[in-house]
Amino acid sequence: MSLRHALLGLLSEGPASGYDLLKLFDNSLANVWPATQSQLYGELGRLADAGLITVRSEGARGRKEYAVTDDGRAELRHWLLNVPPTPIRRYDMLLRVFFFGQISPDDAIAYLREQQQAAAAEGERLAEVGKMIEPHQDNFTVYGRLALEWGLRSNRLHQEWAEWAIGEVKAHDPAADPGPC
Amino acid sequence: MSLRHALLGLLSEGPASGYDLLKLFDNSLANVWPATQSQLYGELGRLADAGLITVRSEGARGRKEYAVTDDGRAELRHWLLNVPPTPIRRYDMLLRVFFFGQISPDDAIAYLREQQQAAAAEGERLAEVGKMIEPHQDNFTVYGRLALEWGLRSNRLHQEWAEWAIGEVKAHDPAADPGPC
DNA sequence: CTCTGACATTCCTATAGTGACATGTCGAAG
DNA sequence: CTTCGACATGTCACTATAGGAATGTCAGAG
Repeated sequence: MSLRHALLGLLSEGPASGYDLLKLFDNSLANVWPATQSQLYGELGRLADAGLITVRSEGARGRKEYAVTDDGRAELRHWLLNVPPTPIRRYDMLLRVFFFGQISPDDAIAYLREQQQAAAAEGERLAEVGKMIEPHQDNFTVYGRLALEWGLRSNRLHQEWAEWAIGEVKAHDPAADPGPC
Repeated sequence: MSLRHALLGLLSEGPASGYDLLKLFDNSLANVWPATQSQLYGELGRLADAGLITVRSEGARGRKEYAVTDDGRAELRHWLLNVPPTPIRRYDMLLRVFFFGQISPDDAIAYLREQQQAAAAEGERLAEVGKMIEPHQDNFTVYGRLALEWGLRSNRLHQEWAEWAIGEVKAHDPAADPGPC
């Protein structure tokens, strides 16, 4: 239920409407916790029911501006400090690796190269994001930068691992793809 | 729907019952794609309905031994080579980082240290797994080792990033936790 | 004044995953 | 011969997420 706390976190920086939150989400948190509009509005309703946020005012076009309550702030704090993060468990890219025995070493190597390139592309995207957020100095960007750095490092890891794995596959089947030697 | 293909992959190495597969799963694939027994049996039924696997024999205690069909093998191959892996998007550990502004720098640093320790513990667990699989030489272990290496590297990344992030938080708020200097 | 695009919310269906529960068989130890 | 643990399959209720459809309001451009 991290969406709940993501919303509490966003609202902790100041009141906003569902629409505002959706944009904030896409601009900042989407890289670590994407959410759709339907999820977001649903969760806002539930948060309001639970008393963790309140409708502080209703504006034009049915706009409801939500603000976090003291209970909400406490809940956010509790989640931040006392709820252990859920580890990442599923990664179907690695699942595929287990079944390399079902394809030829050449195909396996091609797969790994693709992964490497995909990681490189993603790395560039993240570097762009880094440039975009450069000027701002609010809390989100200061700490968001930590998350961004994780992404960049994770990306390099991906590329280096693929490189290494290609070597391993070749070592295991020396006939495969001797490359342009 | 990776579970589907995980099962096809396992069955490609040889026929097995749901019970067998459950154990295989926990011993090899659980680290990259965990599944519960209820999911597994449900998926086996659906795979059989779709003609991707067949019940090759029924044994004692209602045991059904499944084997992959040609269609199943083709589907596995297609998934391996032509379906782009789904990127990892959600990581609530990083989501929390965005909200560090809501807690004190000291608390943030304590959080990061915990993450570092958790990663270290997980790293040791993976190293154990590595020792356990050492002797075998079947396809799964040969290629599973590639996945294991990813885990080990990912783990080191986690620790190093946490180290770095602690430094960043200190730099951003020099008053916090000057440490035993 | 009318149209368009941004603003704003709500509802719907489908799929995946979790965890507990229900049901039963068989072999071996006592 | 009984009971216990491993073997074995299945169902159920619940939650999370995805993704899209339906509905409507308001401000500003022309």
